[in-house]
Amino acid sequence: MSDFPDDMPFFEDPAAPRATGGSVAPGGIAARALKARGATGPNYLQGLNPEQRLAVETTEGPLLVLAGAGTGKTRVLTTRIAHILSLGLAYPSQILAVTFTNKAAREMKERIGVLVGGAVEGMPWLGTFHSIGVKILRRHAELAGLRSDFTILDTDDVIRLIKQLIQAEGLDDKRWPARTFANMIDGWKNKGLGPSEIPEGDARSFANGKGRQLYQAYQDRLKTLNACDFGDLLCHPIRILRANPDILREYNARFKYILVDEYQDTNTAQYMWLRLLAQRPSFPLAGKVPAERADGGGDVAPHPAPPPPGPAGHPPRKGEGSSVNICCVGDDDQSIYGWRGAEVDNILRFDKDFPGAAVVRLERNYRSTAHILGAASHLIAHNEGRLGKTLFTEAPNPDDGKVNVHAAWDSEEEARAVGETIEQAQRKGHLLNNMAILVRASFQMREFEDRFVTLGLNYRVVGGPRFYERLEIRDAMAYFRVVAQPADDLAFERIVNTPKRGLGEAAIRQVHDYARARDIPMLAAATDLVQTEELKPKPRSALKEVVDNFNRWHSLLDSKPHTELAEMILDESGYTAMWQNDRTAEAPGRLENLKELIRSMEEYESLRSFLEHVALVMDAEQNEELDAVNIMTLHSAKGLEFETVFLPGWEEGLFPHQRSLDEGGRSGLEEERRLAYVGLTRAKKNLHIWFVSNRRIHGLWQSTIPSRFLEELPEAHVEVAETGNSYGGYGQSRFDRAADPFQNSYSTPGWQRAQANRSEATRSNWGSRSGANVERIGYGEADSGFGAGRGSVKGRMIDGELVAKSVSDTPSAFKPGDRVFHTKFGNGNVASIDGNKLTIDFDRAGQKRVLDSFVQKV
DNA sequence: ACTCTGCTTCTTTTT
DNA sequence: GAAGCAGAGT
Repeated sequence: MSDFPDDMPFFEDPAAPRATGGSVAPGGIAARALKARGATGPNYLQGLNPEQRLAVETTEGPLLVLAGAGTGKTRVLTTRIAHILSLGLAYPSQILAVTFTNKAAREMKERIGVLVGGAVEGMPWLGTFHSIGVKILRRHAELAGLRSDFTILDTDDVIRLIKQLIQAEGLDDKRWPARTFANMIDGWKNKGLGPSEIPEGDARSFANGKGRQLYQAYQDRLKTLNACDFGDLLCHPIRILRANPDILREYNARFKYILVDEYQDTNTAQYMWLRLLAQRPSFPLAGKVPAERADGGGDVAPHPAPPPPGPAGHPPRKGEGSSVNICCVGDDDQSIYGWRGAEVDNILRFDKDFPGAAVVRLERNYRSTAHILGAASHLIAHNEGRLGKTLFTEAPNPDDGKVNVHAAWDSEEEARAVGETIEQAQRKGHLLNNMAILVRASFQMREFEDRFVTLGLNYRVVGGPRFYERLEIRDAMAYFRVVAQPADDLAFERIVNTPKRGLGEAAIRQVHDYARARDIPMLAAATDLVQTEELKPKPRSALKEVVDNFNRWHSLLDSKPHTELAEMILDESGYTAMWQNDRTAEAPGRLENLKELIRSMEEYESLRSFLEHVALVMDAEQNEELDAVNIMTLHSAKGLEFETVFLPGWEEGLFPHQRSLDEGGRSGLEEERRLAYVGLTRAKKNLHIWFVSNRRIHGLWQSTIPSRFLEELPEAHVEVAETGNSYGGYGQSRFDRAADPFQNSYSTPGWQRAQANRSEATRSNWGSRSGANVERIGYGEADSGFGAGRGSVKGRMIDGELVAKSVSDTPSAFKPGDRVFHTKFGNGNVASIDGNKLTIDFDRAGQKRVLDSFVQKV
């Protein structure tokens, strides 16, 4: 089957839309004419400002769009594609549009669909770098030594594999952690380096100088497993395109227009990948299928070619084809993936890579208030080496509030206060969906979750613990993988003895060794072994059953509907039964998840296509219906916007993160600052920044000092909030006295815990700044007479707050005595009901008040 | 073979 | 504070 779907003309009547074909040189006559024409263009162009419109209509030649936060970047990208299609400049299948995240790809697809209708479906080359990489790699897998049904390993698999290799080398996997090496490999692949190309120093720095050898061994192993990792999805295509000019030419001829989102985040490998694909064919491609590809996939122009670029197109230069229609959109101020190998440099030198590039700046911000914009601009101005943009809004509103900075004693109070603010806003009629808490590191989320659970406040963790990373899902997937790809040893090893079948280390080791010795997959090895006397009778019969099962399931792969087959696999393997017999609190939830897994398979046509989807799109769709507060990391917030944004944890060591400072030095700090900038610019109307004086790191309490970023905010746009329960007026130095214990109520849990932990406060390496600050707590004279234990304090306050906010009057579906399950607290009995809030006696967690939507009857 | 316990380390961010 | 691991115990 061809991976190049049929090219579908976008318009029924190809003559109609072509009249306006062609391109516009920036500032040229055509551009001015277009401007003069104003709103008379096609209606999708209406409502664009002049810069946006220029970016949309400059279709020919290289173009860099520097789009500040909230300036309508996505709109430009999608409208540009619609424009290209409606002018008939290319077929949908001739446009390559790359994004970084699945989310961005999905959104782009949706929005193009709105503009252009069903034609989006004809855009097979809209996707993430990785998904497009797979697509290319599947077509030419054999050139990378793979079969086209190769498996894509996720990070977990990779680490397990590397661990095996390290142990096989006789190295101490404590001293040389697999995780570290996985990161190194990832780093190399981000630079497009194979085992033979890595710097000598890198190679020597790991595993007693065996780094290179180990990398090579890893690649070899991947090949025999018929698998690749995320990095390979970029590197293999690069190597294939380089080594096979004819294939490269095929793609070059195919992609008439290339669009790249978030260009500032491209790493070296992605850059090389783009450079290759963005080449123009140096001579016209004969309209023929290259000899070695008989499947028709190489035929790039099965239909009459679309019209050539109009008269204003750049004339072809001597010795090469016409110039490249590549459009990169990005914002150097939002480059936050340096740690993943992103090279801001790529965007900074765009015009050198693509000579004659036009540059359009989008600086008109449609998102945020003037105060928020002012704060963000002032902060980011502390960075050097920017391309420099000045965001402005055309609709300043004198009623807009300033950016609020709040202090809290500890992270628990922070969570409590944020929760309170959210509830207040909710009472005023604001939707929870319009609010977001953006944290620097995911461990910060917990405290908010805990708090919101006790408050009965709906929340959703975006990009959080992902569905497909859960234990039971990974196990189930491992079964499916072995059935679909019997050579998938990693999956096989994962589940041979899950549920327990009496196949211990010894037995598995034998299968493993036999497989390695013969260079065959483990399942095949097991098939051989069970016919011999090598294994003891018990493991032997257990293994035989496994082998027989897999053979049977495999034989049903094409005949049985895949959802039925999947259910059958889980049942017959005893996996479902394993959880049914499990009496722990998680078991019901896990069974529920397995059902959900089967349900989600229905959308796919086969087990194989489902597996591919999971490998790439490791995120589950969120329930948008439910009104809930959004909790996510700053990184995953990029590209989103919310009415109200909370930014907790602005403390030295956490934000900026100590590790960024240690490893990245100055540029590390600048990246953190850009992250702060991203956070600030997510907010449309209200922005609340928080910092605390005490935070628990690695389980012990540490004193912290406010982030330097706070001092970098402009006074004029910032207001230091004096909320009722907050501590400390700000005197001389705005933030230093934030945590004056003498204005505290001594009964806060944080205070008590600080007391309790005072003696054992051995400060670890959490940065000299916070370390030096330890003694500033200075509560030596306070003795420990503030009786109330943590539980009672918490209980009392919760009651007070909850009484005040029981609003729901819909009759509850629960009644006292009901047996229920809660994903966090486990099983319990309903004690009493208050609107939509339940008091439940949990078997393990004790009495808790929770929202009814968080529990289910069992 | 499996399970329990105490020890360690770790927590940046993602395809 | 949790997850992962080694070693001991069943």
